[in-house]
Amino acid sequence: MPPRRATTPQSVTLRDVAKSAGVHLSTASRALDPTKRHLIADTVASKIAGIADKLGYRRDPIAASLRTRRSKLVGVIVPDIANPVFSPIIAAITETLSAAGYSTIVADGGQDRRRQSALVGELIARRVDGLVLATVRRDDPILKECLREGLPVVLVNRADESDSVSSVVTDDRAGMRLAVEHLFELGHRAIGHVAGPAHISTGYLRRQGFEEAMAARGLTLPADAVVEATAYEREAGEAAAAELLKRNPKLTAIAAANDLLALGVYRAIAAAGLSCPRDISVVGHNDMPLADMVEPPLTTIRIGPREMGHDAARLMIARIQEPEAAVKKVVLSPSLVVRASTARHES
Amino acid sequence: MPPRRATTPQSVTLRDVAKSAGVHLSTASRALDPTKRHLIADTVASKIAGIADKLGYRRDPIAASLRTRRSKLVGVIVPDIANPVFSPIIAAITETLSAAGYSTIVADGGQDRRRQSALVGELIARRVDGLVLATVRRDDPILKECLREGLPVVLVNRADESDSVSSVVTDDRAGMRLAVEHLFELGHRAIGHVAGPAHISTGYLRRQGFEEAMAARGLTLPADAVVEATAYEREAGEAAAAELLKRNPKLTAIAAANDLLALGVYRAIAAAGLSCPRDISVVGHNDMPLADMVEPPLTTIRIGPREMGHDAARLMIARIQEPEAAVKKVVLSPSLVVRASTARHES
DNA sequence: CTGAAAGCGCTTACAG
DNA sequence: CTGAAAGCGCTTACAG
Repeated sequence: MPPRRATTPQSVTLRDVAKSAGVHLSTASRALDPTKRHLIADTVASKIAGIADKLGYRRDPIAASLRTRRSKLVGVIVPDIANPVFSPIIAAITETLSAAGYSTIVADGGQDRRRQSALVGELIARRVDGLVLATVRRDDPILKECLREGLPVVLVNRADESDSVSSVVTDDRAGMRLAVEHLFELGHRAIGHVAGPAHISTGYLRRQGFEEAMAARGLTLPADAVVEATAYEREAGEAAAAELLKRNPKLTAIAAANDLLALGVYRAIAAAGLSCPRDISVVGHNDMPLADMVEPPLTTIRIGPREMGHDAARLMIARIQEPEAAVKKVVLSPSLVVRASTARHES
Repeated sequence: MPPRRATTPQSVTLRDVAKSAGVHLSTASRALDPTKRHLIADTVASKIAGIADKLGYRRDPIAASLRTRRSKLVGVIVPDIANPVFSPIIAAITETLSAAGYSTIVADGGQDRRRQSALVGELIARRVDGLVLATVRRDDPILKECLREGLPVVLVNRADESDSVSSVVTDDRAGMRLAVEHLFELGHRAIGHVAGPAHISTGYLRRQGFEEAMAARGLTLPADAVVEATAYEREAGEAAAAELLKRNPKLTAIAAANDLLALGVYRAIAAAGLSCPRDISVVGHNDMPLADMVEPPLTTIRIGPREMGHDAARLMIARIQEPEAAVKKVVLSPSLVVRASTARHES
């Protein structure tokens, strides 16, 4: 039963336009392509444009794709579309790309490697001109896959370890330094860290930043002061924080590797019969939407997601236009946003 | 400068498979199409499949699309990708669709009608097999556009007024009744409503539900007890609530048309030097992600977004498979989730 | 059960 | 500046 659209109006093709204008198909094609229009006599070109308009002609991108092997389509894969951090990043990517004539197709890659790999394959099959990835691990086989296909790739928010791919991230180490410095200045000395997964650059680097900042202040770091969450999810943050508190009853502050984890920390604090920030101060990371509306409003590190998205899109456009261009790594500076989840510690 | 991928390996086509198997192109095509495979001798078919596998053949969906005018692609347009309500809806749609072999392309339609219209045109040009819309107004010209094209459409969360399109929504009136009843039982009598935009079904129907529920309890509704927000955004909710409080200083409770508006109401309450729920109780609508983490944790109406997404996807699949099938309107039952933003009112 | 052929709607070397 | 022709990779009536 081939599902046939009963009423589909036979849409107008280039052939129709050409015939109606009394020119050859190829002339019509050129006249309607901004980059080729100069090849055609001005009067002819504008006549063709007028007729195309009148007939309601729209170029068939599928047919064009088949011929050119390009699509004016860029894929964006995020690890979790439900994570609010990605909303502004996606929005910014879409805006910039669309201004340059590219459509965006965003997909949720999830945690599963096989699913991600299948998704990439699917997008490649659909001839995307490039892929923006917010999913990669520090050492991710998917990248090799893309590079093998010769597909332009730019990484956003998370980077990989190789130097083979452009990326835009914030300075994760610096972000954690900001967090620790802030806590230190409030008088905290016993500070713990709920880390993100070590196989993701943000988890790895923020943990490094934490340890460096602690060392810089001469604070000893008990072996138990860091617990790694299994994923960037609230539940994982709660579990990790519960463990952290059990091991370190003296903790007066916790820096979390991201905001969702920080919300899990809130839970663990409450479950332990403690209160934030009275007993324990908490700093998040990312300043995701609604971070200001939770209780207590979350002190966190702002990463400029819109700028990140814009830059990623710009890198992508550059890369598509000039595939041999040098790899470019953009690192944005994070900033501290102080709200109510951190308080002075009187010892 | 046609951007050419320097290293693209000439990918293996159907022709390669056929040649390698010593059969005709068309035979290979049939053997590799599950719905046509029975036409081919079993031994031949499995030989072809084996070879396709070994060669790493992947069907080119672009070429197939051009020929069949179908794409196995479904578009999903949401009004605001940053609104957390849509995350689980999108995720559920994607899951169900993908299980049925369809890919999803999600796009942010924004508020602008022209942009939405362009987006729809773009997706149609890309030959999507159907469109799931979470953007429509009660009387939306875009629907006519889609119907004219013969494109399967299903509406999710918001419905239109005509009976020409399938949809899955929650019972918006019932939801507001739940909210008002809850407040009534807590002792509230002076209840206001921050309504959603009246041109959207949820705004319109929830307001009706509010007014009906108030009437059912014999509560008089001063003309000033409802203020309509200009959009489903926090800022708009704050502005509307500020207006509401100014006009009705005696209010002890506010039912908001959705959670984002409710968060705006929180702000307006604080700005007025009042406290929720001590002075004013607030009920939201949707139970979006993080609604439990705001302060105070939001009492709200749960709409079952995942079920909504699944149902929408199922309707879409049915419609694609059987375009003449009857229009179906699914209405899910909402439920009340009591948290801490509502409290007993002692008068 | 299999093959030969047409054609989906474009773009782009190649000629002139 | 314009035309004629080939071809992107598939699917599917039409034959046999």
